[in-house]
Amino acid sequence: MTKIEKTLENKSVRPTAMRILIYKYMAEKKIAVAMTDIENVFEKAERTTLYRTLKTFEEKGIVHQIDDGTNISKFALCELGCSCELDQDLHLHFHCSNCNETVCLTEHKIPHINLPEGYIAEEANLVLKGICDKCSGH
Amino acid sequence: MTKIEKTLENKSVRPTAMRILIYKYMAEKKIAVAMTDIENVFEKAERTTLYRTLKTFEEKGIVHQIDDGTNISKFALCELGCSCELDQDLHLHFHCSNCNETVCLTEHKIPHINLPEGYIAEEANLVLKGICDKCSGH
DNA sequence: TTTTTCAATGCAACAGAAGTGCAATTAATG
DNA sequence: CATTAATTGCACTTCTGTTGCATTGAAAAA
Repeated sequence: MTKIEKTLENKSVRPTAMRILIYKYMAEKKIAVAMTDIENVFEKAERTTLYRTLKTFEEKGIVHQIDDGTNISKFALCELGCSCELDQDLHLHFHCSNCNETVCLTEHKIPHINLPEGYIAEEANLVLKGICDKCSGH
Repeated sequence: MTKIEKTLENKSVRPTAMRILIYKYMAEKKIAVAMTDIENVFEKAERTTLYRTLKTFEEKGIVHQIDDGTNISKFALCELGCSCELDQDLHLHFHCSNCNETVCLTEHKIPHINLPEGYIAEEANLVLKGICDKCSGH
């Protein structure tokens, strides 16, 4: 049993071939992936399966969904310490308007915000847009 | 000439009947509105017109588009001091998961984030999710 | 005032993302 | 092996957003 299979089982997700492949793909790619990316890579597979796989992954805390403002949902593997399963995923994301890639800045946490009376924050989503390190050239 | 007409002209937008109505609607509603909201209110009007009106408003700095993570674009009138026309709209938004409404917290600015070497931030979007003051009951 | 011109609107069709119901297949369990 | 449940494949639908083109309407020029 591979490491990936173990990871999936630990999260009570049956390690099927499809799921292992998708997990592997996401692990290799360092950036957040969109559905279309995955579709292009796994052309033989059904779109629905891919959707449902990602949904399952998300529900089980294997990936987290990222809304980077492009109106296209992206997904990234949760890392150790990623607390998105608690609806408290506080790291921020960076979307490069040049290469159109979105990365997790896991080491950068969202600062605490003092809300007005009566507001109760449960989740936070912070996306910075601009030019990433690869595109800025240093 | 009404105040709304003047506002539109100041932003070099021709104050047509449709545009005045949409502006009025958004001014009365305090929260951010979705396309579907506007469609439901102005059933006689074409969906395309509404889209294009909002796009024009956005380009001219009359409204700003909000991505609150629901995958449905929302719009809110820019207020005095709202600098979204500079692509630097730094106030944050709150989305209530109970009533599903999104409000601008214009007085709450997004804190500065120190990015890793090579990253250049040009825009920022911060959305907090949770329970709003009306739904929390105090 | 009439004509010209251009912006605004209406209409139709399209594209892409996402979700659903159901059948077929596959894997786990007794 | 048989039963059961989960997974996947297929077809279809919905919803958001966009585009091209014809038509209308309003402002500016003749």
